[in-house]
Amino acid sequence: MTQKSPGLVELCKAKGRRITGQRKIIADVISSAHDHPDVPEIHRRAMRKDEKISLSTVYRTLKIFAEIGLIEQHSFEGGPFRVERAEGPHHDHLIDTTNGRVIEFRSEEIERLQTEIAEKLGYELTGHRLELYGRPKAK
Amino acid sequence: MTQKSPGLVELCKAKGRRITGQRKIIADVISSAHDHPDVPEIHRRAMRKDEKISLSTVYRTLKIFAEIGLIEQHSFEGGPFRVERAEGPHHDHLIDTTNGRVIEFRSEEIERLQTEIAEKLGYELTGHRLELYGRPKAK
DNA sequence: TCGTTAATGCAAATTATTTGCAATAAGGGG
DNA sequence: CCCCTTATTGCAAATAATTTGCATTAACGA
Repeated sequence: MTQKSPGLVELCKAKGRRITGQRKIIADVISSAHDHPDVPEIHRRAMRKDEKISLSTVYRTLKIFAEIGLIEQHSFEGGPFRVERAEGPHHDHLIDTTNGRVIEFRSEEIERLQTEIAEKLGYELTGHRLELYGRPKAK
Repeated sequence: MTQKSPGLVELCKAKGRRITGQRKIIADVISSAHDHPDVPEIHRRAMRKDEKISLSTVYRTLKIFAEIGLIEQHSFEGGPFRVERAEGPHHDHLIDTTNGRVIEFRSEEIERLQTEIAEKLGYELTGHRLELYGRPKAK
């Protein structure tokens, strides 16, 4: 196990969820991931620790993890869902179109403008998605 | 036919594309749409004018339309592709989570900040996606 | 330790989208 | 205006991603 999965136990218990072996494995895969893997990829990594864990379980588990707030699910440009752990401050993503790499950033100012815009349109902002696509600048 | 499809003929010819009956119909469906329909919906509407137009043709045609710059394809929260005509100034979307309605808006300031952020990260911005999700504010 | 019930594995079902292929139709040339 | 070449279409089958039904298994509070 690469590292502890912070919060799994507490979050599950708080929602009356059982802590199973596969949930521990999946949580661990996610907490030790330094990228934004999609579901099949998470499944592959989980299978390295338990070759009989099923894809359905991964899907179901991720849905639950998203519900209890352990992770966030994003999908970039219509592709499959990608997962990242929901810890640390909120941020948005810049996708490097030359290699698919995802870079995180945050901008207080954009956050503020979003709320402002929604308000102006008569809406209460409940969520948002901001993705930038770009290629490395030749320096 | 509700209205002319501006540009279809010129855009197709410019790319050596043939102008077929089904392309005219699909272009017309799109140009007279005041919402952001997904592909099955476009197919349904197209069938009202030609009951034997096929779903594949709609998919293929939309891909071509996107290539020649007649439309844009978006997908909100991982859902199916939705289509809107690529005319008028660039804008972003606010999705009403209570009914799925899409509201367009634009913000020069956010546009500017995006370019700025990308630049700061060493990237040249090639595209972006900004979606706000919210519910109508009780006044 | 036991019993209740959530969770799992597997296969089948869905949904969105793409593709192979034979039949059809645009549209430039004669 | 007719022909011929070749893009385009329709249809069915193929993919891909994700979900679901159901019988079996395993958590965990009593």
